[in-house]
Amino acid sequence: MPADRDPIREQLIEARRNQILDAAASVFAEKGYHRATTKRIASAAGVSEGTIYNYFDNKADLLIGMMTRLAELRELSQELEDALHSDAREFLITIFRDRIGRIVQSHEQMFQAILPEILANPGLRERYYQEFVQPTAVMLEGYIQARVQQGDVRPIDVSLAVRAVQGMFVGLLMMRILGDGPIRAGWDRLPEVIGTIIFDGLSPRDGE
Amino acid sequence: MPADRDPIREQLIEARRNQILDAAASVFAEKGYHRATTKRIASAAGVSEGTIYNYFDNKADLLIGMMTRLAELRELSQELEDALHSDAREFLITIFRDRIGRIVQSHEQMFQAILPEILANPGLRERYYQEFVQPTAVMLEGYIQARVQQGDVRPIDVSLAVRAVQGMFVGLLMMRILGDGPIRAGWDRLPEVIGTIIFDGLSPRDGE
Amino acid sequence: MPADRDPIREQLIEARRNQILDAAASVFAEKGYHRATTKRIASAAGVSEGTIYNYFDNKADLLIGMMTRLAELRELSQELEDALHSDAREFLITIFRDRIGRIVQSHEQMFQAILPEILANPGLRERYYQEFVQPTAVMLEGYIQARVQQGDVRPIDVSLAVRAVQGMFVGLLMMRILGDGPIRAGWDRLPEVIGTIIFDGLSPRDGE
Amino acid sequence: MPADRDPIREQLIEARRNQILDAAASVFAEKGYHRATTKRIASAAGVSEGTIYNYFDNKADLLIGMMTRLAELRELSQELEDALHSDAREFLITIFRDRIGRIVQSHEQMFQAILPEILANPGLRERYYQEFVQPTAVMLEGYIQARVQQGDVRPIDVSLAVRAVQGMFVGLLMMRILGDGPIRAGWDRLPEVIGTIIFDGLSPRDGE
DNA sequence: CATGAATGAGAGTTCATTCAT
DNA sequence: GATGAATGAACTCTCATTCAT
Repeated sequence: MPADRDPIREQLIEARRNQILDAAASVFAEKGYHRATTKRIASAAGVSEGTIYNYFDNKADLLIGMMTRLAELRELSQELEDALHSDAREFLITIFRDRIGRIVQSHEQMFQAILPEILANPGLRERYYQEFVQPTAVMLEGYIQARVQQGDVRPIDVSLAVRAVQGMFVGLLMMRILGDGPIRAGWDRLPEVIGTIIFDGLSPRDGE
Repeated sequence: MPADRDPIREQLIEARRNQILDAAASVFAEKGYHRATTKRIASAAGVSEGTIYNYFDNKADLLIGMMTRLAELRELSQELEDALHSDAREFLITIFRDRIGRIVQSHEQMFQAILPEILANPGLRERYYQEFVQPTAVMLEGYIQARVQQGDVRPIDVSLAVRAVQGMFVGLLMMRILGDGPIRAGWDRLPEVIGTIIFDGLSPRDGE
Repeated sequence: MPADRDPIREQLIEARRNQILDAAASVFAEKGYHRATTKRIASAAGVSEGTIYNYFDNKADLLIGMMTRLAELRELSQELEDALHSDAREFLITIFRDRIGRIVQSHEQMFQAILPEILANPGLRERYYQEFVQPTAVMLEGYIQARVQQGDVRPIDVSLAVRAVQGMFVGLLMMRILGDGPIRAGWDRLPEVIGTIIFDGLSPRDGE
Repeated sequence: MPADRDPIREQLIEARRNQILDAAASVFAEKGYHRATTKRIASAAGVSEGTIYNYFDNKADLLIGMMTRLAELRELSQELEDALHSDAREFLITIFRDRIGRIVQSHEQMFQAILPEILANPGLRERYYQEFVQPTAVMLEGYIQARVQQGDVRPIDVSLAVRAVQGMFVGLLMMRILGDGPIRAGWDRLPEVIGTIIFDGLSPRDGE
């Protein structure tokens, strides 16, 4: 009996898991989690229904698997660390352009698959909040607070301001999912616009 | 045989419909649309399962009913018309404080009930976008565009800026639903914070 | 909303439960619990599969329902109380002829349905032992012990003797289920034979 | 190409078969035949699922394999032949102490594995009855009948009496399986008690 | 109009069995 | 011979919907 550490086998297993997760994301995104049948997912993945259950405990575990994959993405980018030392505007724009925006773009299906169910399912909601939203909020709060003390950011209710910014990100994702044309078309120009709004505001400065 | 126009009967029917819709919103919000059973909704409404079907065609029709009720809310406030003639910042703050924010607060259950399903259900998604998001975007675009020409708003990609603002609103709603403490606690102070961010930006103006 | 105490409704519910339990006992007895499908039970009961679940939580609950019905049978007969005051041989013969034997005969299907699963299922096994076997053993031990002290019963290991007698009963039931011809044919004469064996033994007494 | 008669190979095959049967008996006894998965049996046997099918046609064949092994046990003891010529009481006690009782004790798992399924499965039921119960009954009937004619055994309905005795044996096995403490603790003393009951009866003889 | 028992299509899940390696 | 991933038929159970009362 070969150890679980057989690297080739492990890779095959990982590949099969991803193949199934991709299919599930596609079907979930198209029809919603509940209207997506395991039969359909299986056929989209090119495997039998039974095979799904060799890799995942149950249908809900597919969602967990997607969240885990997204969580892994977060760890990958080093850019964020560098950005932390740049000024606030650069930081935010970089976050969006190189991380959130790009991840959303390339994993849109996954977000579209997960997000509605996160909102609808109390257990998932809690988990998502604790795992993604809350830590990000705390991190941003610390960052902005420091900038406020350095005079780089206007004195403001940091906690709420951070939520407004986070909300804007999440809301833009939602509007993408809703199929809004201008957002999809202008996605690459969004970081600039967002940066301008958040840091300079819509009101023209004196002299502008 | 009383005419369909019997006003008392009509009121009774309307009351019964609302009673059922409120129960449905409560159960949908708690468990999500798909996990909510008609049996549970009926018992929450204090009627039998059969009665629901005297007032709604099917379960999905309950969602439609909720969306219709929200659409009616939109028409009610006259404040908006007045706000259109005030300056941009007042307009936005008023919109949020007196309309979106208040409606969200008092109908949170309904939003929590509808929103996930809107994201998950292609048909509903389209409908919601056409009925709510798109018109609001167009209206805001026109409004902001005019302000830009008057020099009250910085020249900017209006279309994207409007999406960013809309997104912020919808994102804040999502974060409420996710149960974020600071947002719930500071909801009343949000209009000010949002106004400051959107119009003045986070960067301190010269002299501040 | 009529109270749960509507006696007519309650009777209908009870009747439907019994109708389903009878069908289940029949199918379980014929094919064994696991090979019996809910589809088959439903059609045997003349109802739809869904209806079964309006009356029982799940398939296993059908077994529980049968055990409960058997437990109720135990309470019904007053004869046992009277028998307690007769002499030991009469007592045993009466128990078998008027209770065990008769119940087995008229509810054989139920026993055949339950028994194998009781042996196979640890949870049910424990429950059946605690609920039926153990109390009977304790009761018999007390009874026989008293007879021993009165000199009506030979000094003997009461605990084991009681088990041997109980075992004989349960074993005869098993042999009925196995389809043994002589037992089925001679069921009515069994009490006498058992009585003779247990009290007089096979060895002829002196002078016989 | 080694002949099928290669004795070493045959021994290996036999050993592997027994290894699998033991594992199967253990899992069947613990969870019941139907709840026992081939995966679990394989892991208990330390082989892969596929290997099971190199030695047995299918899952049911494992039960047949166990019955065959028990049937082989029957042939092994010569003691029985000797016992046939001793007196009836010695015969019975010997049968129990040296055969049934001992076999049950050392192969309890196997009985626990098989018995419930024998009761539940019509095909197995028939087979077990024809192969074990019926022949034993016939043999005992002949034996007891002879003793009756010699005056060693009280005139009685031999057929039913034999069933009662057989039933007692089988019933005691069942009560072991049910987990009864006194039976397990007093198993070694059971032959004496059974002998006393069956031959002398519970009623004290004159003078005792 | 109100009721709620009955329905049955359809879902998720299990697991004995196969077979390419 | 041994392996264990893949299979898919078959099962239990759910629940929106209907309709006789």
